[in-house]
Amino acid sequence: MPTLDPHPRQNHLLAALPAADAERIFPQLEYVPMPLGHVLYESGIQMRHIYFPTTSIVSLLYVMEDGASAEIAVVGNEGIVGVSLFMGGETTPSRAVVQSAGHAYRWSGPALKDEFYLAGPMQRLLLRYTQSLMTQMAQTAVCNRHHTLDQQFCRWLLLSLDRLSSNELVMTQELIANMLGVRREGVTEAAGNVQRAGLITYQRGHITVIDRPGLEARTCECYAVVKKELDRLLPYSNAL
Amino acid sequence: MPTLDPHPRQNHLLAALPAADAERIFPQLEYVPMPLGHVLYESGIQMRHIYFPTTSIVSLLYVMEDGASAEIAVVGNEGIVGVSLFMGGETTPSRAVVQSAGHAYRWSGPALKDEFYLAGPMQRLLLRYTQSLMTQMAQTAVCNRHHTLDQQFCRWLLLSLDRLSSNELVMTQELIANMLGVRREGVTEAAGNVQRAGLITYQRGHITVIDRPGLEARTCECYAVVKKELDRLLPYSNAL
DNA sequence: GTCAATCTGTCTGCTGGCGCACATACGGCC
DNA sequence: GGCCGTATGTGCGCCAGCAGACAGATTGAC
Repeated sequence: MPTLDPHPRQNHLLAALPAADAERIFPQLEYVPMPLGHVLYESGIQMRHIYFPTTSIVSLLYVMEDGASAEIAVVGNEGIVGVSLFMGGETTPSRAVVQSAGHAYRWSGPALKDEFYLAGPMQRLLLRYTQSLMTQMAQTAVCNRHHTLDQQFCRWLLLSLDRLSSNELVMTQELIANMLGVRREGVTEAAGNVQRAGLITYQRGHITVIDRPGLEARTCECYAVVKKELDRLLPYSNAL
Repeated sequence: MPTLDPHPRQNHLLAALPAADAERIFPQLEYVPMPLGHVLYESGIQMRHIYFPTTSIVSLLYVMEDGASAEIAVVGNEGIVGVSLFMGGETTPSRAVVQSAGHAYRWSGPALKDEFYLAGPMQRLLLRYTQSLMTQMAQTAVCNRHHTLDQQFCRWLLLSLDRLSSNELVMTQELIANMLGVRREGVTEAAGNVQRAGLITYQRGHITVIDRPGLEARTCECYAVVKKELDRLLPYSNAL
């Protein structure tokens, strides 16, 4: 973690707020732990809060009738969980699960909506982030259609890595398989390939990235598209 | 077509506007033809207008570096093309192509934004539609991951059908393959299967649906999820 | 009516990922 | 230090969809 003291500005959207807005909004936020596996909201169930992750990562998953699942998007300190609160739907047909433990700031739905209708900088940030989230979803669809498991594994790794401030990730192959919507054995093979190529080391749920550029070269264009679009929509300069 | 005279209310979002708002907005709209194959906007290029299809269908496609493509979502008279104009990004990394010829109303970007910031019924409709579009994208990702070409073909057919007021679709297998991001031969086989099952007849670019419930039974859950979510977010009662 | 372009059907490998069944290896706990 | 649960590696047959080549069929233009 870059800072030990928790602060809302560890989330990039909150960090981008002008001082006047921050002064109004920050006191309304509640700092909460995000334990691994915690379900923030369930398909079709109304959510009460919107979450601004700081050190945690959250996966948006769709779980099918037969129990199989697929990740739709991943959210970390660059974004928010719960866009449907201000988009007007209140619920979505997906599930949000903490994929990497940490913390987040949460904001109650009604307070968020009041702020949203002020049509100030916060609204602008929320909508822009939502657009970047759409790009991520779209690219996930494309990637699922056209790219190999090896490429998708690298893309997933990079997306997760970008949302942490470390080059290590705690995650079993079983869980990665759930996210990607593939078999655990498939992940074993992909991870083995990438490890043999010297890009990562994998040890019982601990992935350490050795050669990040190597990973970027090995993945498909989807990673770059998503990252570039996020940077374009929400340039992050004023980090804490 | 249910009505011969073109009218903005043939688009479901415009139809849902209260009279006062309609009076203000409708005069700003321009009725335009949407010829087959017309590109409304290209990846990364700023769009000038937002489109409200009435009798046309538009596909949102992502085109990869190697030229392969995949459909991300499909938009007809239930929605709009160009959400990034009010979401703030101005562009998206995808392409919008007319998949079924017809007409649409278009609205200039600046005028749209003025209306958006009034935070009235139009804003509410636009945001809710955007959320339903996100659901469609997410479900496309899931479907691409888990379901067979047969199922996806049926899903695609039903989604397109819902956006027309006819049980016939003009579309070659080659084009469908582009949309789904699969080989043309794959579509031939899927279409053959569905035809042999007596659900459609296919003749040189003309698909006629015979047994709609049969199609619904043959497709995956993805179709129902998308449709249900659209109905929930934007119940369409006051049709023209 | 003829011809050419376009659209559709089919065949032959081939490969990536699935499903299932095991064989390990690590690592914390008593 | 041994044990057990959890995590990982690997083998096999199988199948959906790919790649490419080609044969028929329909349509529209002349």
